[in-house]
Amino acid sequence: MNLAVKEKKKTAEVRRRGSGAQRVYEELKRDILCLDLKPSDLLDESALSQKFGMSRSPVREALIRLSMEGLVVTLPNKSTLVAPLGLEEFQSYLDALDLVQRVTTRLAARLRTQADLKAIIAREKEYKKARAVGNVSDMIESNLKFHMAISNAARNKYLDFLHARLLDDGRRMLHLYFRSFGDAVPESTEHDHDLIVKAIRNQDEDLAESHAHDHVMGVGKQFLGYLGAYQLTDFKLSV
Amino acid sequence: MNLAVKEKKKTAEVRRRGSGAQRVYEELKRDILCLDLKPSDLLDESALSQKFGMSRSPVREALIRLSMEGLVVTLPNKSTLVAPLGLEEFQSYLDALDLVQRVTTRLAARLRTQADLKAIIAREKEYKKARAVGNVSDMIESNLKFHMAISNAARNKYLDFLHARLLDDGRRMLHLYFRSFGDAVPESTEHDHDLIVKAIRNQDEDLAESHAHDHVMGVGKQFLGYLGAYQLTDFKLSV
DNA sequence: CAGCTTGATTTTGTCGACAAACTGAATACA
DNA sequence: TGTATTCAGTTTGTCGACAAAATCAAGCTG
Repeated sequence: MNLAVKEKKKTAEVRRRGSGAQRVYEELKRDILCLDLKPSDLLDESALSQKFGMSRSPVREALIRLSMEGLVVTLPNKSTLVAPLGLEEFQSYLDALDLVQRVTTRLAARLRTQADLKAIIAREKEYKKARAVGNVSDMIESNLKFHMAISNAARNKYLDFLHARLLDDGRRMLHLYFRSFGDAVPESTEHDHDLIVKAIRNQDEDLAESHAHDHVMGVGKQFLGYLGAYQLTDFKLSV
Repeated sequence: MNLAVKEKKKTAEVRRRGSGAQRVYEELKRDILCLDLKPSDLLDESALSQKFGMSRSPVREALIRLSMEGLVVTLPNKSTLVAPLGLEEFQSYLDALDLVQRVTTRLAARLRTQADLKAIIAREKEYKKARAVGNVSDMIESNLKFHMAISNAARNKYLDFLHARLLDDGRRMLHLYFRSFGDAVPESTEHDHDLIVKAIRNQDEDLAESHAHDHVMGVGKQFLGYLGAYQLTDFKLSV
């Protein structure tokens, strides 16, 4: 009895070897992407190692990985901080995202298997459910999964990687964007998703690409409008 | 006298703080990309730290960064090895590279400044010189710089990053490819480059994109032919 | 009073050590 | 003979400590 309890406690305390850096990495990444850690926030290694209850080595490893993803910026011998949001480059971002999503959606329409389709539809339903409940974080999460499910169906490792990078990069902007609506997120996104799914199901490449393009442009346009209003509220665009 | 020598020696020995990991990172990356370190080669942290004359920490940092770039693969608690060359996915790679180069070349034709043009032409000349001398490494280096100069002119940070990633990923294949010719690399590459530069100079977007496409397809086709012959020679395609 | 220097404090980069996880060979057993 | 097990030897993941570099305040000089 006592022994069993002790052992359980031990497995809870003593993390498995190698999980330390991984945990810090995932947790920090999550916090950064959902804006719990704000752009330009300072990340102190000692403070973090204390917070996570481990030495600086795994924390350091996590920060290095995050810096390679562009989510934190490391000033040598000085400090590392959460990467500033480069909203000045939003137009460039949209261009790149449009390009990649158009081609992945087209390829998905061409190559999708039945299993791919099933996965995509499942993500779509998750999104609808999250929106119905009004859970912004879940909406963003399932929205990303929806689009990644599409690029998975495109069967191109390189495009898939690029797509994932772009979606991660845009995640923080998406949080700003969705929050701007409060609890009443427009249903245009769902409508777009429906059209894309239908085109992929029917394997209509041209239509799929076209809907993907419209989707990106629609979201981008709304966000740009939002940005215009946001800038008036004295938001620090760059640091 | 003796003191001066001693001091100089000291500055040579004692690297500047922060340069350690950077040096290992750059050197390993260079060796991996030019195939001095062969795919699936084992990278031992202790051995590397001994070779570079420093502790394991900076070596470890370098390996983490390389793993985030996909140049090494880390098997947790086991070992890390040079990333295997995924030649099975060469077709996917070509598709992605074609996409990115077409759009960056098009944008470059649209947005290039005089300075951009100058930089691009300078890289082109470097390439010609390297080919004339028959220096394969320099050819690859300047070829990459040539294409990066174009995507720099496209003024899109995201596309530029994706492009750089793809070119790095393809660098090792390019080494195989160029080496297959021995000292007599075909001049089709130069011709392609000439056409691209002309189109960019004339700001003819359609032509620029078209030439970029032809260039990628041409190199891809030749490489695929080479691969066919290579596979016959019992090369381990994947590991 | 402005600007530079000095010195104390903080934070990072590097080091050496240790324990956990894996490897592989030698041994025991069916 | 073939399979499982134990026990060494590596190699990695994590730790605590220290020195270099930056930060910042106080003091000095003109």
